[in-house]
Amino acid sequence: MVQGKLSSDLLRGHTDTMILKLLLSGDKYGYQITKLIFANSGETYELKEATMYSSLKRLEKEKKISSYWGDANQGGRRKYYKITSIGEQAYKQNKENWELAKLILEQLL
Amino acid sequence: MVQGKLSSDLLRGHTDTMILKLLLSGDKYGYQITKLIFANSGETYELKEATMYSSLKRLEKEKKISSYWGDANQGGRRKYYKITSIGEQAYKQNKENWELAKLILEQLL
DNA sequence: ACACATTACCTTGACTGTCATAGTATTATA
DNA sequence: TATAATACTATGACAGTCAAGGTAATGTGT
Repeated sequence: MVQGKLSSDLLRGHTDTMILKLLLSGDKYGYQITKLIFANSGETYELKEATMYSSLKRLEKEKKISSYWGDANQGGRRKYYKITSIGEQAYKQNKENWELAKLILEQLL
Repeated sequence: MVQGKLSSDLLRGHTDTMILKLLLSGDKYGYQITKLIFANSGETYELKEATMYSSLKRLEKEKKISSYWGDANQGGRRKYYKITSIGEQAYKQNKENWELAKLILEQLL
């Protein structure tokens, strides 16, 4: 587990991109996203719930994702998120930006 | 030139490490640091003055660097910064953290 | 001589992403 | 039957970044 000062600032700004990436492979609900990110990082990185929900809010406001409630027979409590075409574009752009940031950091650190 | 949303959040948290790295190869003054970072990044990244000075303040408070004024015959206006042994340790640790963060991001983006 | 750019330092206040904390409600487990 | 896990949400504090503003000396062009 990484967490702390360490990741919070070093991974900052990548939350939106992580979520968009996950949604590229199909709609997901919030809680599921945190679990997937934990699993996909080899159990090294835990995306905090509060951070995720604020990211989801932001993404929805920017029309990069849309949301709908799952059917009620499962308790009706799951809110699913779907990536939009704007979101797909944003993902590509963010990924490129990350590659660029990585190059810069490799020169400067 | 990268700048903007792009770098501000993606490079966030690396400023201290960039500066420590520079000071490993000898004492430098503030203005010089911004110029070196611009040059060393292949003119792609410009560390803002305000950001740098707040980083220098922070680093000095944490005893990772110390400072002294250059001699007055050059105008006496240059304030030089020197890395301490605490700072050298911090640099190593930060570099490791970056390598870790990079691995995590490569899994999640 | 005069204006302007550059060097060199510094402060303040706004903005934004992160997260601890707190709360609600349902379902599964011991 | 209590406890943990699932699942969502809101609030307020914190910290790093940076635009904007300021001061003062030196260098450059006309």
